[in-house]
Amino acid sequence: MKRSKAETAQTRRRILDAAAQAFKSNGIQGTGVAEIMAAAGLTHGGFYRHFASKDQLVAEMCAVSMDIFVDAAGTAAGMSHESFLEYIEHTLSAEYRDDTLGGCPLVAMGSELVRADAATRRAASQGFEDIVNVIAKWMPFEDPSAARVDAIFTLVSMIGAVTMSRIIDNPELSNQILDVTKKRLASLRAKARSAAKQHPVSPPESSQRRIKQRPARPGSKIQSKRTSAKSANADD
Amino acid sequence: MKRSKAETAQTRRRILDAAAQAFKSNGIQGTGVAEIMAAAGLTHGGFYRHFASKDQLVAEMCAVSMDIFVDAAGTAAGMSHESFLEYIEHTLSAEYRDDTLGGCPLVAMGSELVRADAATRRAASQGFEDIVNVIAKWMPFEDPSAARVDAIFTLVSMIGAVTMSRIIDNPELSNQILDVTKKRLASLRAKARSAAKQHPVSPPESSQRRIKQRPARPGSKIQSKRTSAKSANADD
DNA sequence: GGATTTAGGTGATAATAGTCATCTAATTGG
DNA sequence: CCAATTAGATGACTATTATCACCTAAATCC
Repeated sequence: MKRSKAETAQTRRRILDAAAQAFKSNGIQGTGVAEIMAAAGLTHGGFYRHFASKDQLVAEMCAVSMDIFVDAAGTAAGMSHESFLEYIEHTLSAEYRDDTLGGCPLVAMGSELVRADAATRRAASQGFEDIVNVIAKWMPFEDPSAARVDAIFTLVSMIGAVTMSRIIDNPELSNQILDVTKKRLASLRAKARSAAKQHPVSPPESSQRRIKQRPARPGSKIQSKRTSAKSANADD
Repeated sequence: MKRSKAETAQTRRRILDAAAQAFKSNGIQGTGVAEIMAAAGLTHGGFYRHFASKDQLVAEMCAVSMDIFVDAAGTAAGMSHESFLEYIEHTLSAEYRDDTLGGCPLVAMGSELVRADAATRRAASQGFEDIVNVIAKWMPFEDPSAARVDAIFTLVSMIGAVTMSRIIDNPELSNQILDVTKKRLASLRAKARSAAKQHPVSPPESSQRRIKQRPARPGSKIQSKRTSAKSANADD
């Protein structure tokens, strides 16, 4: 039977949340539409009242899931070295590694996203950009492009580290991967900080950018303004 | 009809190679047994004369494919800074990113390997260890565990970078990811080298370890001696 | 060289996949 | 308050899936 508008929106959201969990823990190809609907407390038939296809669900799930992740990072993001350490400490922790339901979609379904359709890759790419911009706020460079460079490297290292730590069946090595990455990234930022101290710089606000911008609700279309990635190389 | 022993072994190898290519380009769950057999020039029925299940094929494919990758890295691995630069230059190149058929299984199917069975994860873990040991040969530390730390960080960063560069739909950003990672890893090793120069050290041969050791042919059982990963933290 | 073994083809199995038609009851628009 | 709309359930349809039984012809073993 028909449901109220509020209920419908709630249901749609419930499907998206169930999809996010299922996709992250069982993979995209490993999760059926019926399974997701059941997890949302529904039967399989009603699915197509909310989404035109599984692919569309995947794309929207990716957008929503990335947004959640970006927001979480964004609220944690201060300027301080300590808040940065807290962030990598959290993201590169054993608990985070073992939490296969939550966490970043780029980690949980990275190699599947490579083969995803255009809308899904767009959402994933936008999410990546967004996280880079959040992390760049931590990087104490006068030059925004230098901060961006360090942010990109920090993010890809974290993604690689968590992914590998989940694969490795030797707990000691798995832990060591997280440990090593934590320490190296911490010292990377510390180095940037001490360099910044020697050349007293303009307030770090200057390196602030758009943190996240996506149409408040992708509805049934995922489209985000393409952000032209400046290929700025600030390096040694 | 029955085939000669040599032919049978050749066929088995052909299936493994076809599986490697198919899994890398379409994912594990995205590739059917029939599809692999067809790519090997066979029909689907004969599959179970060679492998007990798809899972077993996946595990062996992972072992073989990792071995190939490790061997390729191993022959390239000299002590010189230049050969290290060549290696990351190659692995973090646009051509390597766009070659979805070849390359490292950890990149091509990373998030799927997380959910793979024990034998497959074992093969992947062993492969990871092997590559770490190859890369560690490049790291000019007196302390083997320090070399290992840098090798681990280098490897996970590369894996994360190539994976993400394959997802990102913005070519400029995708290239920048590779670029940034290349430069940061090069300077990481350069720093280690200059540090090593200041404290003249014992010959780097001392940091050499077992490069790769797996039963020459896993046959129908993947088992590799577990290498206890020393959780050595040589860091700043 | 005859008996046995077996690689691989053919075909069938049962399960699961994504998608859609149809029905219903209730909400919404007027 | 009646008519039009529609959220969701039921059930079906078609592909595709992993797996296996069976057959055949050739290689291997004694």
